[in-house]
Amino acid sequence: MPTPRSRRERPAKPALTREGIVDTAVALMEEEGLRRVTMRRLAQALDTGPASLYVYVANTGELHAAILDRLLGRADLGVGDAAVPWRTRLDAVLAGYEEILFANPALAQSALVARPSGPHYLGLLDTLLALLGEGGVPALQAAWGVDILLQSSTAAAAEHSARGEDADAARDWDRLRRAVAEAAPDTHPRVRAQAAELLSGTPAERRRWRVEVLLNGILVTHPGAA
Amino acid sequence: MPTPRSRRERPAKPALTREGIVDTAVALMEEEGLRRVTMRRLAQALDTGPASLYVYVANTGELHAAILDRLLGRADLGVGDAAVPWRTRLDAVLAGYEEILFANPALAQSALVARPSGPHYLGLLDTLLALLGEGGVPALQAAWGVDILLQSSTAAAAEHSARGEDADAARDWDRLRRAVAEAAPDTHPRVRAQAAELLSGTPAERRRWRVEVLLNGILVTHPGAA
DNA sequence: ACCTGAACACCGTTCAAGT
DNA sequence: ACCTGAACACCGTTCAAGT
Repeated sequence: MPTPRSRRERPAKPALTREGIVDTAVALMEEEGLRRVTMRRLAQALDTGPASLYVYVANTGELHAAILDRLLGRADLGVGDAAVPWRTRLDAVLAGYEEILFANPALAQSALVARPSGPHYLGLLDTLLALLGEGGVPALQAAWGVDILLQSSTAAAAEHSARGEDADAARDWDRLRRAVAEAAPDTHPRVRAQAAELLSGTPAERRRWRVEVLLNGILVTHPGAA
Repeated sequence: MPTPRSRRERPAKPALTREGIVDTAVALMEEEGLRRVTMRRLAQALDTGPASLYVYVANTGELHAAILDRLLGRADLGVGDAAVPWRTRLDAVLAGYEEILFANPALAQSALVARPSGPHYLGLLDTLLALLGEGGVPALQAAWGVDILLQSSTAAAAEHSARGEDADAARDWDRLRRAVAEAAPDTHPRVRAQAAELLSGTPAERRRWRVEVLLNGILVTHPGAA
């Protein structure tokens, strides 16, 4: 089926839509990483100029948010099997969310500043509210709790995943580890004394503890009490 | 005192040092914001070419970390007056840390990925360890707790301060608020039902609750228990 | 009315070549 | 040995001018 009235012999250039743009962005990201998903490269992949994208996407941040929402849609982060304890399921949902962000640290950085507002992100909120509700967390604590749970996971992903991918970030992290290990006893006595504890634990152990801390804190902390 | 053998009549160009570079960077940031503190502009302010900076600073991330460490040094985030309850003092230290980052959201974003490792950041770790110790938090919980406290404050600053400064980020946040407020009862029933709670609370109330949640969680959660 | 070429105003980082 | 000019390889966003 030849394109009618096409001026070039190139393959049919599909009409631009927001959906199409985001799909192409996700594909590009999976091939080359988010850092390479720039407005210019994305336009190139869509066989148009960068200016054209601004008809459908307000800016880079909004594009990133749209990408994340699309990825969340794929992941199916539902409430899970009621036979499994709610804490375990909630942990799994957060782990699924983090997994997406770990695969693309730059996306986590973006998500922290420009929160997605798409249907799948709302779905994630809904799932977390359901699980906290099931755990007997009062409505207000649950609502505020969802916020800090997601913030914590997003931050952990932004921080942690950079370690593996970005060589510069890895060096910065190593610098901190060494600074802690070699802290002077006279100026930083507690850091020195607790250096082993500060540097201990696998990422998985730290993660598990972090989620437990948040859930326990959310459960026992009544807003307005302080 | 004329510069000896100077080829130009310009004011004496001070020799480049890491200290001098970071000082100039802080000054430039306070005048124009971190976004404008680029390697090129910083070099210009130091009357040299961008390449020269790379003799003293490995990359932009390291520069940002050095800036933050310098700002922490100014802030004097000590353990405070022993007459005041430790929780109150710990809250104040975190507030001081957040205040620095709130004034420059981009710095918070950087700090999440490239943690500073300078003496003043170590000082902050030391202070937090001291306060948690004073509160009777066991050593391992304190060490891991410092990590999530700082991560949470950094993330909050990165997220929140963007709302005020960046017009784009503010719009994204508004989009999320509206999406929550208008959530469809059939697809996102809990978001709909708890929309009021999700959107409630002042930033200060949310912040206070967040710190309480973390402290309570850190106090009651034993690593390895889960 | 819709789309976009071309321009504006920048970036970080490297390295060969200078002093 | 130390420093840096100039280049490489890019950016996001806007808007006047086209169809």
